[in-house]
Amino acid sequence: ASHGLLQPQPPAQPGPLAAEFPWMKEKKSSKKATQAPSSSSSSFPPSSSSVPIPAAGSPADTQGLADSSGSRRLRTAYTNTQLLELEKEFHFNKYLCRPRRVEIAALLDLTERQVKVWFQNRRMKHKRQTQYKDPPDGDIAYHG
Amino acid sequence: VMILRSRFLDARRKRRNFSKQATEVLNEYFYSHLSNPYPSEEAKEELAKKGGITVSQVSNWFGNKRIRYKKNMGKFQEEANIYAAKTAVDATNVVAQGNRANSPSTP
DNA sequence: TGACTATGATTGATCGGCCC
DNA sequence: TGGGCCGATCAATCATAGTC
Repeated sequence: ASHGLLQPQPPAQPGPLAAEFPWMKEKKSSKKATQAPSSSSSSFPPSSSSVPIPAAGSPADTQGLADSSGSRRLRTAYTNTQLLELEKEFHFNKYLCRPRRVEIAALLDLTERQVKVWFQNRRMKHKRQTQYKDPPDGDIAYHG
Repeated sequence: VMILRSRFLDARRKRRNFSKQATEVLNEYFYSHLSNPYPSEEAKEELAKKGGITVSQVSNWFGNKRIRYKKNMGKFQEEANIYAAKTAVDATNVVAQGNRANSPSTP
């Protein structure tokens, strides 16, 4: 897949429609564990009208692991029990050591990766919440 | 009962739409940088200040806007034209993202 | 008043860069 | 070279606000 630097037709004028810039295309979908594309058809033609129906594959995967065909990640809905345990653990340790991570993953039936990512995201959230003094219960005056 | 969705930490309740001023500022930036609608931290801060919202809200707005825009560009066509005419700063040559300058209209 | 749409926030998961 | 972390982002989803 040669994507290098493609030159998106700049809008230039308020013509029929704005151009398609790189960011408007797919991104985080296939990168790791990607088997050889075997010279598949190149990028979809710029011909509009046809909506790229996201043929939803069968998420038979119980763990939400991305298969080798660049399937889109599917958002796993953690159960309250899992979230509660994770929060509890986070309260004690903001960072997990490997052994503990293995323990928790097994206990909550999650993968180590999921536990790791959860803590990563949780730390970011914690940072956001403590970064700005005002708690989220402030009533900002709105004028207009 | 599968009401497992009972988020004990739902803060997204009681949200308010942004003021017209905020929406205006955000859209102006978005459409005048349509080739690369990724404001820098500094730009986000300025947008937040101008719109009277937080930097996080600016980030949320851009995240939602980008996704929703590319998901259905046609739906935003009209809006795009409106703001395109409103702002002259097109980014026909925005090469790298290292663009430090913000304020779209600097005299 | 209820159905439907618009929109801000949350969050599981990924990407690239950095460090060790 | 491999693994973890950070910061930013994506993308799906939630829940409410607004429109008809």
